[in-house]
Amino acid sequence: MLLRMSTLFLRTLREDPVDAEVASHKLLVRAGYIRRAAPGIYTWLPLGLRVLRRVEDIVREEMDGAGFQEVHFPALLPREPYEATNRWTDYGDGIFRLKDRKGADYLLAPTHEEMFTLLVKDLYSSYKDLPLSIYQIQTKYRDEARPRAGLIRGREFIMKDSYSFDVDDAGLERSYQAHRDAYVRLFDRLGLEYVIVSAMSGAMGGSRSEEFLHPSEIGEDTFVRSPGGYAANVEAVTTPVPDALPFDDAPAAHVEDTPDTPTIESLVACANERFPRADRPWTAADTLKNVVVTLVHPDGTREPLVIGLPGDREVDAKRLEAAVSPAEVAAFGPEDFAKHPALVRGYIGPQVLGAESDSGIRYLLDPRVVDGTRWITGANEEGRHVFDLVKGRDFGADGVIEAAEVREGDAAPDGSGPLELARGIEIGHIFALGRRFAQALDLKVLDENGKQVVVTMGSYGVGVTRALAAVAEGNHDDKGLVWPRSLAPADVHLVATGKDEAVFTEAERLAAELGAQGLDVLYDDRRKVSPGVKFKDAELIGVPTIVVVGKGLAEGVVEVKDRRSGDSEQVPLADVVASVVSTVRG
RNA sequence: CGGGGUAUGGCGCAGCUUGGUAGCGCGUCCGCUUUGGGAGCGGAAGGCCCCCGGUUCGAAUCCGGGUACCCCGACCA
Repeated sequence: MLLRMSTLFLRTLREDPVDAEVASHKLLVRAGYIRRAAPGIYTWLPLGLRVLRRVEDIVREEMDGAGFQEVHFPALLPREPYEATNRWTDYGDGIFRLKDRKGADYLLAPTHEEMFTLLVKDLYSSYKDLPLSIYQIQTKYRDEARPRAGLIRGREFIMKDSYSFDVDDAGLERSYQAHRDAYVRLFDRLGLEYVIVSAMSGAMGGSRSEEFLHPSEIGEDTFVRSPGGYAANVEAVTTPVPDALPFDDAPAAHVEDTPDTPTIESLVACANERFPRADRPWTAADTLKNVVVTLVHPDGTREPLVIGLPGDREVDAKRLEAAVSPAEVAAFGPEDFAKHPALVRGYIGPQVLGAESDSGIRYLLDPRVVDGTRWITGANEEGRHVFDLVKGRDFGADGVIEAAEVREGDAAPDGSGPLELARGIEIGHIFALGRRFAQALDLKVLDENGKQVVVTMGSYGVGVTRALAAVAEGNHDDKGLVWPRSLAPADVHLVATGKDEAVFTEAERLAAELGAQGLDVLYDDRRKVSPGVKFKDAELIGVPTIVVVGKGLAEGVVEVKDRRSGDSEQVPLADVVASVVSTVRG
């Protein structure tokens, strides 16, 4: 395959596009791979399309190699299947909806669980047909509130989604593992560094879920990892529970006046001033903070919930949401306080809380608040706090909740060391869905006893366009992109410089010979473009091997440059083809 | 949905404060020169200055109201 720069549909830009923030976005636009068509929606130019095809091919090869079969659904779908699983409403503003001329509702699919499930239901009805894994590579649409970072979060994007169908849990586990293994191979081939983290199954209501994250500062997902190999999405991190403490000799709880101390900070200052400890100052960690929120249950009912946690920690909204799912969290406003007089704003204490208490308000504790721990906390009266309130002696709770923020240095739950916080781009997600969709859409097969059983499913996604952007994000320098060989738009970028006709004659010959060896050649055959421009363009475009035919020709050599390292060598004309072929083939 | 910002040739920007022939750099086209690091000189094309309304003899500029886009946050199986 020979691409001539003189005719290639390409315009490189000297300056960064003003709307781009992250490197992959800036460079993919500058180097002429993509153009913005609308917010979060991109047009693919020839170079970009070549890279995209290579990513898709690798994904396809790994899926096919694992025995999964490719199908293709429409992107434009009717409302009914999504109605059956409640997702027509659950998705809210997150999907693009449209009507046909008769007024019937359609949507641009954000994902295809329903369609896959219905297709299998349509065709299969026996346990003998299973297990089955099928996949597609399809354009998906989500009306993101805020698209950002170019291809990384768009409103139109390409995703590979697979679905597995099994009769029992053991089968699902095997299918899940098969996908996990395929993803490992696939991301290795893409040259993408990744971390596999456990993830919360969340609203999808499954049993097991892991995310493949590409570590990157511009990633939108926060995850943790420990030196001993623990890794988890921040929502899925569990807190190691400390041992209970003895409290036989603990002083009795006592209520003290702490005027004007509605915040932890003011409380700690007041405690140190009026009730100083002999051994050390009070800190926020000595206080028990009680945060009240409103839970909105799926049926619409609202319930107050109080969460007790050490005063030096904040509630992490994402962890809280994940912990209370499928309920949603809303603010507890002044009007809510008015409805619940037991809750004194700024002075909430556990003594009046709990499902069994007079207030009936549910109270959940951070796992660190174990029996025997002593706290300064609200006395449920304006301007007063209680000291030496002992968990297990003076108060209890309705349960524990993982809602506190995770901090750098916190212990990993499996004892594998202190946690490090990092950011990542979610490039893959594997998910043991269970029977939710099969149940809702009535996908059953006859088992070997002739009984109807609900099929159990898994869903598995790879963000194809996002993975491409992640590769660009992780493979560039200040001059431009630096593609791994597996994805580059060409194997070699051949540059002819100079005005001597012999240069072009020789370059033409080289281009033809390299092509004959099966290499994809991007050939800069532009006549009136200065060498500087050609070099800059080559570096920007990022083909890993650059061959320059120019002034060395008089001595019978051409220059072979490695884009990534910048190293170059002069290679005798006669050896160039063999040398480049061996470099490219590795 | 909150906060901040921006809308002017293909791209990046100035002009707006203080109304009076719409500019600069890059890119594009023509000619000559140049050919190993985004070339030089000369010429040229290309603008509902986001939209609607108002003030004014006259609005890119002032006033009112919209809309769109970008960034931060919230949201995001």
